[in-house]
Amino acid sequence: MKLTRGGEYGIRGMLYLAMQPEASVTLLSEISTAQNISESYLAKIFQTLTKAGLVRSHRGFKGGYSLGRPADEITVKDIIEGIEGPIALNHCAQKVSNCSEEYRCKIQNVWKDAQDAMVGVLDGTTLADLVEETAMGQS
Amino acid sequence: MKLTRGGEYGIRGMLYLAMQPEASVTLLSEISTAQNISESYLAKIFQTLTKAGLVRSHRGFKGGYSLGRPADEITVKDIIEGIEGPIALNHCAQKVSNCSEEYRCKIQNVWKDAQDAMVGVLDGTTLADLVEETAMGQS
DNA sequence: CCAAACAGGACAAAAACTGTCCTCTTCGTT
DNA sequence: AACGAAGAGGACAGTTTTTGTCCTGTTTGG
Repeated sequence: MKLTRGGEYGIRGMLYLAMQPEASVTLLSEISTAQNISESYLAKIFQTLTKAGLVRSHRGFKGGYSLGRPADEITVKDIIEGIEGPIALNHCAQKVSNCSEEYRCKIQNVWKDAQDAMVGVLDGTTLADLVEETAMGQS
Repeated sequence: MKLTRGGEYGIRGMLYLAMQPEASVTLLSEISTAQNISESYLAKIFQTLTKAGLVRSHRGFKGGYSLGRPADEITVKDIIEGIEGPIALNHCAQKVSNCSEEYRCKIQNVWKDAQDAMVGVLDGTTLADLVEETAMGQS
């Protein structure tokens, strides 16, 4: 019932990207240093984020990473699911539930409702929101 | 970001108890058979539930388990936390957060909000609700 | 006193998480 | 064209968590 460290790293890394000047490319080593995250592990996470299209990678000399979409079109839910896969509080709450038809599990609705409530928050918060929040806190 | 199988077993087991005649004592073996759960594993879970006061154990001959409180005073959240410990989406969302003061994490609020939304649902649903739901479904 | 039934600890297999390392590919610079 | 910076990707390993099993002890009604 908790976010993995990988998921947290991904969000922190992407938030760092979102705070950089637009259209800039940032070194992975800079991100890992700034966020105090193991570089080799963060590399793995960013590879996953790249495949999910949330981040754009630039290989070779002067390479690095930039956001794959505008910051206000990337939600916290996007990032978590990009790294950890679809959110499912338990198997009963999955999109394609494997609860047998005959066994109409009474608890199923609770998982669905709880999950929807949580996902609603995560999907309603974008990287842009988080950056803005920071700016407001500083003013 | 998901419920453990142990948590699910605990809820299914307690829901079974809640559907028994009031003040009756039910054999662990009956619960495990009815719910198709390994008896020795379920034993461990019920030991935990007993220590949490959610279930009352009756040792010795003619022993078994009964609910520790009325079914309408036991929430799904109670059971999950009884088995898995306090719900914390991540360390930032814990009661006593270990996020350092200086590092005012912008994401902290998101975890808090998402967790509160989820826990709200789990804490708003009692075993009695689930039993009732079943009865309504059958009518 | 006996046998049923829970309590609790030790142990272990499996899975997931967290991380490292090495090689390959890409690409700007010179 | 060659070099070196930097991401891609696979293999591997340590740790933790989960998911159990098993054995011995303790309680208690009959």
